[in-house]
Amino acid sequence: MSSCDTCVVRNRAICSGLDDAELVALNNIGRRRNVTAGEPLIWEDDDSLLVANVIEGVLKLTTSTEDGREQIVGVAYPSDFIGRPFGQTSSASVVALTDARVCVFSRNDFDRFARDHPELEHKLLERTLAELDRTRSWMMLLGRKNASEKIATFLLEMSDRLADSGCSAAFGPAKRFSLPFSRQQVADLLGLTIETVSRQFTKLKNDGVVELPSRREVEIVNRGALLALAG
Amino acid sequence: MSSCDTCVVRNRAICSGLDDAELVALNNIGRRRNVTAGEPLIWEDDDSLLVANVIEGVLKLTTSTEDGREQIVGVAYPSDFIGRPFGQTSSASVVALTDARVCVFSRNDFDRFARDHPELEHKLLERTLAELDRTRSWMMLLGRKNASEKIATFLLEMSDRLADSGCSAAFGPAKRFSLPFSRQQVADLLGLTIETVSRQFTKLKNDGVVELPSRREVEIVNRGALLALAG
DNA sequence: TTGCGTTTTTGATATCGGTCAAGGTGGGGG
DNA sequence: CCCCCACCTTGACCGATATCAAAAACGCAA
Repeated sequence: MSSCDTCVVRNRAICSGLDDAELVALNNIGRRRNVTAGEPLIWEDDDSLLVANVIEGVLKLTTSTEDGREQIVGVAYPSDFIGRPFGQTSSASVVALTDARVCVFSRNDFDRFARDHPELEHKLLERTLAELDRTRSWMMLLGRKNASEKIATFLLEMSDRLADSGCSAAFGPAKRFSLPFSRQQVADLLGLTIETVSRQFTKLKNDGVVELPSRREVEIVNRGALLALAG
Repeated sequence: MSSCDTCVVRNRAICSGLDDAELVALNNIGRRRNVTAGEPLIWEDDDSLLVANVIEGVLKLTTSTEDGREQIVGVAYPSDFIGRPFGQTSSASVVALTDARVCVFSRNDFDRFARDHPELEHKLLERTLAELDRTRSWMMLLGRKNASEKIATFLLEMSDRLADSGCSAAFGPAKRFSLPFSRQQVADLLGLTIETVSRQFTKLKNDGVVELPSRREVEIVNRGALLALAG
């Protein structure tokens, strides 16, 4: 096992509570793939390549209307599973936001492995339930929050999910971080236009709530104000 | 086994593909509860009452902001599971839209049962994944569709989910059906106000796309037009 | 460094849907 | 049978956000 694998396993074990031995076994039936920022993950590679495990990087799951409107319906971080096990087709397409490494499985391989490892399937269920919860609270945001509430909620979520090094949650929310999203992608995540996102960022900066050292960098100056705005 | 149980099992077996024997066994460790329309399902009944299986009726899952804005984040139909197995707390509250019968389980009972029946847990995973897919396509609606697209999508989804008798999907979409939602609830589902919902309904009626024989009744006159509007 | 293409910001204006307000409607209980 | 109350519809108006347009900032490569 390379040091890289060790890192992956450790990272996942810490972040997700998944069992080391099973993960190593799972790793062995998958194929590594590198994806560069902006590149889509093609599912129809061979017969049916349906499931993947994120090792490093951030990817977006999106759905689009025919006329080009896009909505980001999920974001996959290291240790997250993406795709749709057990035969059904997934409606979302997957694109890397940063350079990423993933471990991909054919539908058949993954299915068989999961059947043989109920404990893994149980973990997968727990994670899917957690993802469903996150998705539902995002529905609240999309349906009922206004632009400034959306931006504040987004920045708080980012500061919880991202940190300077690896496994953020253990060290509390990040005060300063680098967004994996362009302004347009933030808009697609929040159901806004790029112009509205830009104006809200500018307003938060002018109000002294955040600093924006560069386009992708954010520093939260007044977390209390953000929490109040997020509602 | 009473005729009622038979009905339940048959209904679920047809609709969801769940296995008869396991469902009967599961039924035996749960407690039946009747809920009248408008009544909430209280989770903290005894120690931790966290999971339920809908037998009959329709229920809504909602989240709310402190200032009273509400978003419906899910709708549970017969054979659906609601609640949050395996310890985590669910953020959504559950209220019956129609008179309903559910089968409730304590967290511990359900957890233990699921551990002993990997096949059931597998089914639960499949359903949770399907629910996640539905939820994600609803995010697209909330974030990127306008009022008339939302209403058209909603009516089509209702016609797919509801039919005059039991298990709709097998008989194709319903042309005429009875909404389990008030206008306000439709608004909470679509991220609109009640006034906007009302105006859009009126417009569809005036355009000859639907008939509205009464407040809760809908007849789809021109399904093609609805499909075009839904985008 | 300079130049160019892309992304972001800023400004002006339009519009969709929200808000406020005033009837209308229907169904259940007295 | 009628009344009342909750629910729904309609109208007038307003404001937040989208749209359209242009300038500015950034990043990369020559």
